Amino acid sequence: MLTQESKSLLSDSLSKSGLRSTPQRRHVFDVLLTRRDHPTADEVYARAKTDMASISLATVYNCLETLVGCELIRQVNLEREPSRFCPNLTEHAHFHCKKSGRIYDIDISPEITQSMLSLLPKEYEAQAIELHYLGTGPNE
Amino acid sequence: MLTQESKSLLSDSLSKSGLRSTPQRRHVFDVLLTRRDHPTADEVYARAKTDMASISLATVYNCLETLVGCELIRQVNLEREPSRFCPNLTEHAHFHCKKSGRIYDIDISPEITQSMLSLLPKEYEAQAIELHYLGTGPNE
DNA sequence: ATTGATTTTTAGAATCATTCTAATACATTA
DNA sequence: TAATGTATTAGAATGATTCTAAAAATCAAT
Repeated sequence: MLTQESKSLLSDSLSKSGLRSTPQRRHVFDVLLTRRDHPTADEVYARAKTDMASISLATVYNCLETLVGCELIRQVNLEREPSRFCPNLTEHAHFHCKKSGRIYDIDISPEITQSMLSLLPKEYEAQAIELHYLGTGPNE
Repeated sequence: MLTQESKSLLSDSLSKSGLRSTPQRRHVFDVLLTRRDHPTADEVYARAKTDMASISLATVYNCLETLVGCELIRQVNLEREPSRFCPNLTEHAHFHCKKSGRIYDIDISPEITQSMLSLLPKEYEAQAIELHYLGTGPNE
């Protein structure tokens, strides 16, 4: 269940973009916040349906797109695989484990972010940085 | 035309993987080296056909996959767009200009690479790092 | 230099994540 | 409550990529 805090974060962000807080959007957001991993749209759909049987895949795609647009979640595109969605809004990189297929969040310090930005010649203006690692993660 | 140097780099790398240096593979490699930008498979196909009318799109995909596997070119996946292919083998990042759609190579110093690697907890073993910037590039 | 085995190319079909379409449902404002 | 705009939905369409199966090219070794 969405906490009161997440609920108002959601409706504030949505209304800032002239959008409505609907049951489906709240539920998709809830699904993302409840298990803080990196599900694909299909997985979000499967999870969402357990508590909202009537939700459609198209709506899940729409909600995810909306949430990404409002910067409430991040969309993670690795290689040619289906997009994944990430509720972690702190600045972080993604580590993609070849063995398990799992994705891990890696914290980034502001200094590293700064030094990555400083690689850019002055004519370039970056709005976002994506840092991905590919390799072998911690085998649990 | 492929220089003698590139030609033997190609056949050495291929035979190291038990693969043959074929006219199609040489030509696709040549196409990539001639204009050092970041074409999609379709664009490579279009360019390749001007000098080898009979080459097929499937073969272009096959050749690109082979060249990537031999680490003679890099495959660049940005957002949900078609893959792009990059003949620049030096360690570098990619800057994706939202306005023009163009991709620019950004040099990375070994120290930055090192500091990015040092972000990882010990249990993680990275085989590759991908660094992407999204923003506005130099307007020519 | 011919046979036989393996690799490569090819055209077209298949795949599959995602987006689009157009109809219905819902919410908000006048 | 009508009128208008916004959201959801099922199913069709899209499009980059991969697969399939057959033909062509290459190679090894007799």
